[in-house]
Amino acid sequence: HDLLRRLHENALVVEKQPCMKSLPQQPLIVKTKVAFSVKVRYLIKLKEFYSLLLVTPFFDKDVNDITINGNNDCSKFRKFNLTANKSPRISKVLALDFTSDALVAEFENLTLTEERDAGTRSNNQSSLPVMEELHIIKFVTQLQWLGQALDVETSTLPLVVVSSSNQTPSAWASLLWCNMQTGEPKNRSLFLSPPSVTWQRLSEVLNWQFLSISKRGLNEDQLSMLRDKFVDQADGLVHWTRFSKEGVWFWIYGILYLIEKHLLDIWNDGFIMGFVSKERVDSLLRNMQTGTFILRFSETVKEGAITFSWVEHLNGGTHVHAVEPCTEKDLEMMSLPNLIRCYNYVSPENTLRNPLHYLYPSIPKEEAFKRHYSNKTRRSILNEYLSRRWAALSSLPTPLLSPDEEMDSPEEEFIEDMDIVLEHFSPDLEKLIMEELQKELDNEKAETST
Amino acid sequence: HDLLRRLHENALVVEKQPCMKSLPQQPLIVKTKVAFSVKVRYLIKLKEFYSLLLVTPFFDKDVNDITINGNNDCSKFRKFNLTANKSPRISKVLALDFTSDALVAEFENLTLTEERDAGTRSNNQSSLPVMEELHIIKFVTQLQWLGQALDVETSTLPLVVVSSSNQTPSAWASLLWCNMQTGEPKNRSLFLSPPSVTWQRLSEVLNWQFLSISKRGLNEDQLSMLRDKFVDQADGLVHWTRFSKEGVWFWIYGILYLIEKHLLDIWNDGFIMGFVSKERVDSLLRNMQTGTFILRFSETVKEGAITFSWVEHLNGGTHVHAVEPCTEKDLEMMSLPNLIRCYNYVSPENTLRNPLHYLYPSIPKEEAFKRHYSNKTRRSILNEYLSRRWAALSSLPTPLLSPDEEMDSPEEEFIEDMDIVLEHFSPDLEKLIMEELQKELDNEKAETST
DNA sequence: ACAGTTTCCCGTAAATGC
DNA sequence: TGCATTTACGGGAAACTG
Repeated sequence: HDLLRRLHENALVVEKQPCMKSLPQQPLIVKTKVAFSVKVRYLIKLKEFYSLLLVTPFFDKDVNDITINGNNDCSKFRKFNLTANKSPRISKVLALDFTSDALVAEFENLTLTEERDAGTRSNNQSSLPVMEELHIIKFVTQLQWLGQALDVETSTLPLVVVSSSNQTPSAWASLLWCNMQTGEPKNRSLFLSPPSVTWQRLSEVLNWQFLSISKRGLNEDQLSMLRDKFVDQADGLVHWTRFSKEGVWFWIYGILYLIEKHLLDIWNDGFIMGFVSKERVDSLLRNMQTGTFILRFSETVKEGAITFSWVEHLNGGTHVHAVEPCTEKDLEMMSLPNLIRCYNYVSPENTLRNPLHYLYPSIPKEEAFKRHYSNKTRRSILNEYLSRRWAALSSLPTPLLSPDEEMDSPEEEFIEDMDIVLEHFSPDLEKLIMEELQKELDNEKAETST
Repeated sequence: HDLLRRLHENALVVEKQPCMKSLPQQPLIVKTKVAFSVKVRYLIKLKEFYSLLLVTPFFDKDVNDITINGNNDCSKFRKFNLTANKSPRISKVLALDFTSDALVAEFENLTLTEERDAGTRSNNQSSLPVMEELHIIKFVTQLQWLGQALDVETSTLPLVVVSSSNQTPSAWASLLWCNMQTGEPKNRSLFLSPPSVTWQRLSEVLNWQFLSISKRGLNEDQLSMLRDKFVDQADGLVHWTRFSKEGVWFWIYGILYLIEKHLLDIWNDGFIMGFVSKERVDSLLRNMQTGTFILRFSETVKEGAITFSWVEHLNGGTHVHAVEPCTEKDLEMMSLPNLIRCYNYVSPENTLRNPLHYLYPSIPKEEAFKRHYSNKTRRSILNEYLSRRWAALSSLPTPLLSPDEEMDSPEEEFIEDMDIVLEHFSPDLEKLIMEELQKELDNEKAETST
């Protein structure tokens, strides 16, 4: 029937669930024992069917109905029971949604609980990690048409069932991968032999990820830096192993999370170059005026962190410094604009100097970040307490004193007086150290390039 | 029977439950839907009864059996079902515990769930807040003796059932109050007309609270400061309203929590004077050498916070400063010893000076706190990042510049350079401000004393 | 509308299973 | 034993309910 086809094609499924780490916007990740809801909507207006159609959800109905490449180990997947309000499966009558003028059934308070073999209590020896198991909820609509009883089936996109929010990044990786497949999207055993994807496809998806949490995607420079992290040199493709197993996705995920939770404004403003190599930052800054700085995501800190590099021209030499990356813990205590504002370099003479002046290429710091400075209400002079604030400080470490020597030195009293400077050194020493540091970095570069 | 009496008197009940905010050590607070366990132990050695005695727990059995002063609205209390491992009530056979050589029954995985009228779904209009409802678990032991069947009953101390951990401090207040009653401790409707207690009794209990979380109780000076907070001037007693409703207990609770979680070592060492008025701190410090400081709990911050005051003699004048209190959030990011170590005063010339030298009366700071300094592993000189640390800073605020003026002043560039100093002022101005401040404080004192 | 009380659920830590 | 996965539950916030 044409009507059937139209019904089928026009069915939409929207899921809603409180999200873990708040990232997935249209979650296809379902957590066991946590309520979620699904709305089925038939877009075509068939008012004559109003309150005559009964919809029933089934979880992983007809497990074996999709078999591709002869692979079907879905039977080894975990089994789940779908319940509504803790009672067994419940059907709903399609109702008319007045705002959209469509037939709608909304299932609320759905929960999944794993069904284990009570006797053996053995988990099915699934060949796949649970985050790579794909599941599907089907909605069967019973239709009486011209005296015939017909079932119309509609199903969700593949979804991943997790039991703890620490599984979310990995589950999300699976769903993205699934989403990048061009063919039939309902192959539940996709990850038994996960196909590779082109960089073109992946870059679109990554861009989409950033756009889904913010108003800004990734530009060409940023994408080209990411390309090197993902693409296999040999065949020019991105492999599932590289994407998920080797952690590159998790690095991106951590950054997405950091942006959404702590950096949204300045990311939207385009003030974070972010995905750019340290080497490129150094060369970009080298010719800029003293105090020019760039914000970039750390590549070494796995869980997502942001750092800033700045250039200084002094004593005839040019130095580019990069500060220890700021993790979520740091940003929780102080926003990045405020951190940049309060960051100071402690001189050997124990005086403070903020080395950050111009956001690359030459935006005055205040201009970029002023509106994000916290207007902490200044305590009145009549307040009984002297106000106190946190500041981020750096000073060059000296390798010449061990911690013990430092503590037990005869100048102990003096050190206490200025003990915020955990290390003390002479200006000449500073230069020496920087030169050594540069030599070491050059050596490392030489080694990695060979 | 003498045996029965002995059995009865020798029964002990020990409860165990994961604690909210980790305070109550021997929790008599039970949270609904969270597992707890109870161990019943008969101290007398009756090996002949081994595995012959069946113990059954009952929650709020015989609600109305204790009625004092004609008051018994326990029937309006919430009703709970006690289950073990989610199944209905389970009995246990008394077993022989080899280590203590006593008869023991341990009930594990017990949970309480509220029993609501399914039809009306109406909460019983209890006359008391739920944190003042006292409940009791009774253990009935079936005993066959000389052909007679006898029941021996043993019960827990009164306990409070909460549904969320934010109810813990209030519940704990009730239990302490209960504990201070001299008479029959099992009056479940105690709080229908809560008796007052003597300061003598309360001070013992407060002392015991500090001893239960640390190795140090409260000394005479500390107790006398607390006395003024609790005791009613009119009758010299402490009233339930003052203790719990007016928040004095919650202030203490927050401090207990702060000590247990963040200050245990230095509290045990006796380095926190803590409960001492700001005025007394000022007068104690006034005659000490510059840099002498005292640690004291904030009286204005409700949730528990610690501050330090120090004395400075300069320009012929004596100043005592107190820093903005450190809350749990501050202590989570840095321990108090480290915070004291990194605390610096920023001069108008933008140089740092740590004003804290001697813990009152004259213990060198290092001597008191050195062993608590965090030995953060120093980053190697070869590390690609410049290390960064947090520091706590203060500088005197100036009331002469509004934030906007400050931002838009022609010296903006200069201010940015030293923008860690949010305010700039002259040394003369500082003196002026301090004098004004002192005047204001004197006025306030004069007002409160009249 | 509101306050007292409970539920919801993330995120960490611990427990469990394989 | 180690790893993969689930459970437990504190704590903050939302939802409930008279």
